Amino acid sequence: MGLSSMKVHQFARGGALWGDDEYSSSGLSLGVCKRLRPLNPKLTTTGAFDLRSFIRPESSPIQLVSPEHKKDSPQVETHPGGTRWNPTQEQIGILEMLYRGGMRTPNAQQIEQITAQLSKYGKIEGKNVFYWFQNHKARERQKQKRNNLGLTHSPRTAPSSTMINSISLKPRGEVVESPYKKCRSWSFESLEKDEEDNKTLELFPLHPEGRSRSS
Amino acid sequence: MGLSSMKVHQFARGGALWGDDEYSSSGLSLGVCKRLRPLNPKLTTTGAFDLRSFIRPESSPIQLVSPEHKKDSPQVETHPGGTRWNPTQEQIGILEMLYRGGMRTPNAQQIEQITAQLSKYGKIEGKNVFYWFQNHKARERQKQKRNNLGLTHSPRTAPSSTMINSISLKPRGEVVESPYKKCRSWSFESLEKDEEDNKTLELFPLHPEGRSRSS
DNA sequence: GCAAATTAATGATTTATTCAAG
DNA sequence: CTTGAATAAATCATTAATTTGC
Repeated sequence: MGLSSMKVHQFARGGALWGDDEYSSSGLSLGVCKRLRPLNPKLTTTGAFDLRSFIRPESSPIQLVSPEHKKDSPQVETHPGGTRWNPTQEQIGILEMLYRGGMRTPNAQQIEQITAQLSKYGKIEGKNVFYWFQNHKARERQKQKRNNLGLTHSPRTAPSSTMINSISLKPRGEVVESPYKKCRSWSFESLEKDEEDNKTLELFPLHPEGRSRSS
Repeated sequence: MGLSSMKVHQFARGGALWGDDEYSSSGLSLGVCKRLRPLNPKLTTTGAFDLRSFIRPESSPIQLVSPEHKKDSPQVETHPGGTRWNPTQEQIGILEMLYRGGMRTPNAQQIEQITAQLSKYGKIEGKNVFYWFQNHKARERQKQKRNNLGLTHSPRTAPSSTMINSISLKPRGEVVESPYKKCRSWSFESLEKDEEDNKTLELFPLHPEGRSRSS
């Protein structure tokens, strides 16, 4: 309750772009005036902290990362445009297999292993694996939901029944529930010396293992 | 077309109980059975690919990461339990300042810089900064929504008027909208040699700068 | 005054929705 | 139309405030 004098009202329009201020209002806009310094030399900095160095608007249209980094598989598909992952049949097959096997949200290690395997069949990155599971899970879910609505009225909705036809619903109780520490941890991978340098800067969190569920 | 396409890493999500499906609404006894293996040695492996090595259930109750890594600020608050970030007053102050200055979703570089600054005042990581912005934005939004519902009926809501008192709302023509490529890119930071090793494994995606909105 | 019990804030994840490339 | 990519909303969980009983 200390703050909040902010009064942004939202228009909830469908668009999500955020280069602008997502919910309209607040003409504020970072990244709008291309290089207009925040003419606010007020500097209410706290100690030695300079605000302006952060609010810098977009800097410059950062080039796309140079396609050859250190990681470029030897004989991959080459991916012409290099925009988005285009999975091969083998890759999809394996992923589906894993999914059917019960994998839903692989952790970082698993993702890495999977990626390593799948990269034999074509260019792929960890994020692709990650997103694939996210999307596949979500889409199987909505597909199943549609089906359920279509042909059953009973409020039974036994969790996981109509779904994926080939899986014998396993007992798989196992909600784990061990008192894991969450323990995420991000790190920055050495930002290049030049602050304006827009090469891949890595910032990564890692990700937790289980979610304790005691309350 | 060959230009821009910034490459900033974002964050990884994930990993949780990968047991059953969706909505906890039907409260099917979560957290009851502890440690039941998914007894499903089905293995329909494709070729030389071994499914089981991936579907491994949770492996082992991963300890929390060893509190001393390489990164432990010199004279920070020490963070007793070390579970979740506990921001200091200075940190919050700076973050709010940035927020009021218009920053909403800092990119990796910005996050890194902010983190660097804030770590002077206490232990903090990049993800904390990221999450702070996410949460703060969302909560300001809902707060405002509540307010709007509460006290105005007039559909007037002149866009951008009451808001942020210290910022002269700029004309903001030029909604930029440059055709950046999305270009995320994750990388794995050398997984340790032991596959069972559950030390912090980093997996990081990066995150976009602007969302092109041409359609 | 203080600690256990309760509530309020808010950090951290997950899920749903949206955008856009192919 | 399919689906990879990205974001925002909803949710969970933990810590700090605070209340309460002694």
